[in-house]
Amino acid sequence: MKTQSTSTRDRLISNAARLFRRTGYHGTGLAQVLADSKSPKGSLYHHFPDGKSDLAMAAASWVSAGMIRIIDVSFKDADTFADGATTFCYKLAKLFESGDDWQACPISAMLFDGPGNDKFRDHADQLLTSWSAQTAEHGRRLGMDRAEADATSELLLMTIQGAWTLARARKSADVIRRIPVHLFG
Amino acid sequence: MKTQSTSTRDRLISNAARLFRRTGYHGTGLAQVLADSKSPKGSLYHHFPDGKSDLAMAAASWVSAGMIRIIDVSFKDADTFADGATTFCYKLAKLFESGDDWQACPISAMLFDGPGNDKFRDHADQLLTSWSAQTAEHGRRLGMDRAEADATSELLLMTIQGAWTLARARKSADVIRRIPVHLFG
DNA sequence: ACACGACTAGACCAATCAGTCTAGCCCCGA
DNA sequence: TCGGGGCTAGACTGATTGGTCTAGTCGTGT
Repeated sequence: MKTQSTSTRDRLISNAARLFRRTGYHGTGLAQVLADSKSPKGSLYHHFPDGKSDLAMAAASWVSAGMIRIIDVSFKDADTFADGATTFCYKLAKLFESGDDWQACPISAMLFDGPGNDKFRDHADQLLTSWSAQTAEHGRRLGMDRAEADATSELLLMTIQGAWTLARARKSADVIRRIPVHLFG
Repeated sequence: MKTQSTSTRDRLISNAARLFRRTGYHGTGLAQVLADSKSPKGSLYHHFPDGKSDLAMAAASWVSAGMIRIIDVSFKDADTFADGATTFCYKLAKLFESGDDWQACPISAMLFDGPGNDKFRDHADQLLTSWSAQTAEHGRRLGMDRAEADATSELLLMTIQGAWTLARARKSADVIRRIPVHLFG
């Protein structure tokens, strides 16, 4: 009971994620998501009863899961935290360049919703925190104490976040690759 | 010939900047800008013939000028770069908390336009670069060589950029205040 | 063979979007 | 006092928005 249904659902999520990264939440129309996914409107509202916001939440979660995977892969074979962080940044730079357009950070795009919408904000907060927590876990595994792991992970992730924005403005991922040099000398 | 006209123009710019920060470029309707500015549509298209995009460019420049001013004030009486950077971060944290809503970084909000729109992206790039250049100048004045000043300024500003995003997700400016501790120990 | 739920399909809607246009106000120089 | 340009004022338009609704298809369990 799933080959067709999950396929449509997944197509909606991945296309929505891609479009939200490119033009933001408000800048992306459902018509475009539908067209790219080759799905009718009825399917969208079947899989995501709350419509656009529902879809955006799912897209953010989907992107976040991919990011967690990248973190794990980057740190898995690293001997030091700095090594893992360097691999992580290089993978992100590659990811940044992979699209034919210069995308925004997947999560920050979602933060641009109305101020009253705490549902979005809370979700984004939770996802960003999970990235930091996952990175910190690798830090502890590589010999840091909890406080140092938390602080370093937070610094790394916020720097990446900012570098991604700069990279978008400059149309160049160089600034992302330079992060490890900046932070770990 | 300006008391009225510049007043209307300024009201449009400042209100547009505030709304773009809150809900982004696409998420802000001209109707709301007009209502908050208590100006009719005709005035907007008189002062900004190209409409919304024109207004956004002006709003970004206006915000950027304010940011340059904050940088100068923060570093003016500082004995070391770290001192100036600390003051800068504390001022920004205060600014972040000053609104009744949690705003986005002024410039990054503008990056969310269509991928083909290089006019926006180039302008944002130029403004962000001017912040970095201004900060680097203070660094050199405080004894850094050019390379160190450039690198440190870039790191500081990209960290602030990312911290601002995190702060928005968390509804707390603490992470902005923690930057100097992270970077300068 | 039948029915039922999951899903697809797209017509349709009110609201809102950015942008255009004409009318008129108001001030200032002649 | 008249004329004209800078500016205000808002009605209006066509396109697009997110969302609703009904009809119908398809697969499956009975």
